[in-house]
Amino acid sequence: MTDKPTKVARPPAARALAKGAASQTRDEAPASNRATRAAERRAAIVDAAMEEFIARGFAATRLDDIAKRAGVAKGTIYLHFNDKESMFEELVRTVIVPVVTRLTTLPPPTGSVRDLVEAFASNFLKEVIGTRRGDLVRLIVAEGPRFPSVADFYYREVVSRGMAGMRALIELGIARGEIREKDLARYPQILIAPAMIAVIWQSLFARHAPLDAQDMLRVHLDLIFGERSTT
Amino acid sequence: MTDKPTKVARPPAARALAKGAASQTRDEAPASNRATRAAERRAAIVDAAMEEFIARGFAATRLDDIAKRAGVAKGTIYLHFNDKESMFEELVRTVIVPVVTRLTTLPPPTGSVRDLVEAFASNFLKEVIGTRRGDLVRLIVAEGPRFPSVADFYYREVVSRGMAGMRALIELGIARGEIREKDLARYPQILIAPAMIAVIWQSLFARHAPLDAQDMLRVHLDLIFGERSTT
Amino acid sequence: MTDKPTKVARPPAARALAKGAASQTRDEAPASNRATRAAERRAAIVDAAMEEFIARGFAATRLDDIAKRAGVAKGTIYLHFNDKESMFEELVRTVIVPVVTRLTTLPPPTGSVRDLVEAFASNFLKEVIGTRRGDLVRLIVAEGPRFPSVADFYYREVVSRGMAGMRALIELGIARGEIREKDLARYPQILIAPAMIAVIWQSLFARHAPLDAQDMLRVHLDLIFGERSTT
Amino acid sequence: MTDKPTKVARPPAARALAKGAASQTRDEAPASNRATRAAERRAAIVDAAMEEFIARGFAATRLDDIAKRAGVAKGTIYLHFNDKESMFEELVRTVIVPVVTRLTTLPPPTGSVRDLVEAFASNFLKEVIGTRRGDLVRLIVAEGPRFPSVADFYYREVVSRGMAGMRALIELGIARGEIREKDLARYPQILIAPAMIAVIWQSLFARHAPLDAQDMLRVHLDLIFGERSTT
DNA sequence: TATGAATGAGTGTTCATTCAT
DNA sequence: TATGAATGAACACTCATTCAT
Repeated sequence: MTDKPTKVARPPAARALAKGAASQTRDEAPASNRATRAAERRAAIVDAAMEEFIARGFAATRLDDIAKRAGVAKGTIYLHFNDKESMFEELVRTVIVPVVTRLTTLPPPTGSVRDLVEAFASNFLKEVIGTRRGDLVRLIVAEGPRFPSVADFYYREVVSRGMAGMRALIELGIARGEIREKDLARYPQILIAPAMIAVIWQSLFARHAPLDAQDMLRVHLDLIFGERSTT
Repeated sequence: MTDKPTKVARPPAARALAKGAASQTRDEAPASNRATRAAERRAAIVDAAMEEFIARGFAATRLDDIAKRAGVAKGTIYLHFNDKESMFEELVRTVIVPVVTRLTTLPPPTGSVRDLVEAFASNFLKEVIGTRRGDLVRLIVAEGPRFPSVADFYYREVVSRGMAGMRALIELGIARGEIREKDLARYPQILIAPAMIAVIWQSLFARHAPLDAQDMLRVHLDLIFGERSTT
Repeated sequence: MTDKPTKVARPPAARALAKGAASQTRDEAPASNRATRAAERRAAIVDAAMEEFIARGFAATRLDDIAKRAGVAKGTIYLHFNDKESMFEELVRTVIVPVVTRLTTLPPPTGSVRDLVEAFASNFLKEVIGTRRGDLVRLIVAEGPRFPSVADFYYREVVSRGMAGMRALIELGIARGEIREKDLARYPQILIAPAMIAVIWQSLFARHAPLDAQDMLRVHLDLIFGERSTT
Repeated sequence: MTDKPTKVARPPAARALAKGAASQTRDEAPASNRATRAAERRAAIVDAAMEEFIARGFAATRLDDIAKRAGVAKGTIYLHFNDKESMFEELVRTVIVPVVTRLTTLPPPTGSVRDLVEAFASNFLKEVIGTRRGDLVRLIVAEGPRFPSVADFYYREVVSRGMAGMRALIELGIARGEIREKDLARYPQILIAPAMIAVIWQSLFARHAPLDAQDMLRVHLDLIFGERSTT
């Protein structure tokens, strides 16, 4: 462990093998050109970096670990990103976009507003709480002040859109008489708040007191829509 | 490449400013003995460290900067704390305790439960949101996973107590007929959620969309207690 | 452990106790004036420093530890010594002198030379090997090259005198016919060598293979004087 | 106050000199591949470290100086060694092993035992006394107590083997009637002692009184084997 | 005289970044 | 393109020395 064994330079053949089965098999597929391979590597780096940043935060994450986890050499990271900071920023963008896309593809507004909101909340619970995406939210809360561009991006792409969507739903609910509290439309945050709390709770206090997010959200919706007549 | 993260300016002349109220008295009161001076220095270090940790997070904070800000030599820090980690942990404890003490000294339960909750919320808004204490909450959210002892301490001293207090109030509200939703007692988090969101919102999105926390909390309480007859 | 408890200043009484029994009794003697007390402190520092330097070597020894062991404050050391280096140098001198004095007060040359040498060797074994003084020899071997003044002093006060004494004895032995090897007078080191080896052996290899220094010296003397007719 | 310890000069231009024979070849042989270069660097670090440790002892040696002397960056040291301590330990091992190998390749036992021992001693004088290897012995004596693993290794690899070899020779000498003192086989240390003394003498007292080690060893052997009939 | 809190230069170690291969 | 050895600036922590009390 202490002194490195003189690492005999790997012969080129061995190196090709070492790239792993996945990319190896692509040599047969005509679509697997250089660009594709590069994209795959980039994806591997993004995944690994996400994992590490979430686990340790920006400052405490080492590029060495990201490289190891991604299965690439340290230098390779610099072929895809300018430096650690811009990697972090691009990363968050890269990961957030599909989330946004998914969430904004709302189902058509059939049925009651409550059903809609409930479906949305249920989806949120499954997709976010206790998952990597939930950790991403915490990561943004943690690093936001030091990465205004990240906070800005997150606000623009996620928060403001989500707020707009919620507001629309709330107004629909008010119009249909499902929601009494008219001022709620001014603060869609209230609708989201318990979900956010649940996200944070999971990563900080789950081991002290597990939280039934599903049930909590139901109670919260009861507050807003009035208790369901549980016929 | 894009916009760099905000490198919170490290004012070289911060020393004079940083002396703060506590150590300032030293100059006035020549009677201060050695023990007092030591306590003042410790306080100065705690203040400076809080500032730095909040601004940059644990890993990115440099002891050099803390020392400079506190107006002491680097070595002096080690007369008060074992190392960076334990400094961080004790710090959080030190800062949290008085907050807890203050918040738990609740006014006697005269008047309606809503009035009580409102008084409490109003106090919370003034004392926490947009203040150093609010930032502390964000800091704990950010660093909690890497400092389980901090998360534990925070849960034990603040969260569980706060939850117990809220639960008692909710149950009182239910008993008195002020609160309809009986299940709310199981999730005092719902009562707190918007306040937490407000705290986080301030440090991340305030410049994009300022949030009237006071008003938002009122709306939230309306949801729980029913709208006030605004005569 | 982390933050130092404000160490309540030791009451003078406690401090006196800390000096240990020896100096304590002096308080009764009228001779114990300021100068005496200072001398005692100096002696305590010298002892403590010796202990620490032997255990860790010059560079790795901390004045803090010396002060603690001597029961004085760190600053006090600087009332007696200029700095760490000169302390080390004076120290070795201070400790060596009485050893020299003792060893040079040889008993009158009655009886055979072998008896004399044997008496001397036996004394050396008791007084040096496995004792603090033996460690001092190793310390000088260890630090000599970095402290020429120490090596010089040791050579002048101990080595050259010892060599002279040995040479005289050897010449006497040759004159009396007890020693055959005439050239031995040119190398008194040979007479001492096994004793030196024993000293070093004790501190390095004793736990691997204990060495019966007494017996080894006897064998060595047999080589020089011829085997004793063990009648 | 008195004379300062010899601060062995740290030549800033040592770099060029320090490249030494090993790394020098690099410039000549462009064929050297990465593995070779790594080995050369490691060798350069080992050489430089040896030099520094011998000159200053473990604690007082700075990695900065080692790096400078080896002509590498400080960080490079950590590509080869875990930390200062393990560097020291491995270093001693690395340097000792070839010495052992060399010494154990004894010439075939032709001629008298005395001739054998004399050949061995002569070899020892040339290869050890007044050389880097001799200094290494002193270094081990100096640091052994703080590096038990080093002392252990030295005992196992050098001392115990050397003792076994010497004992065999002595027994052969006794069997052939060349050595009278039968008990000598129990203390091969006696055979070695003057050589050890010579090693130490060179580094401490050579400038006060030069020692003709060759001649001293001859006298010592005369004691053991009886005076040679100097025909 | 004696104290020990305070200092700050110095040192071991880490890690983002570069670049020869 | 990809690699990973090499770099060196940066940082946590130590400790000889000073000095107000």
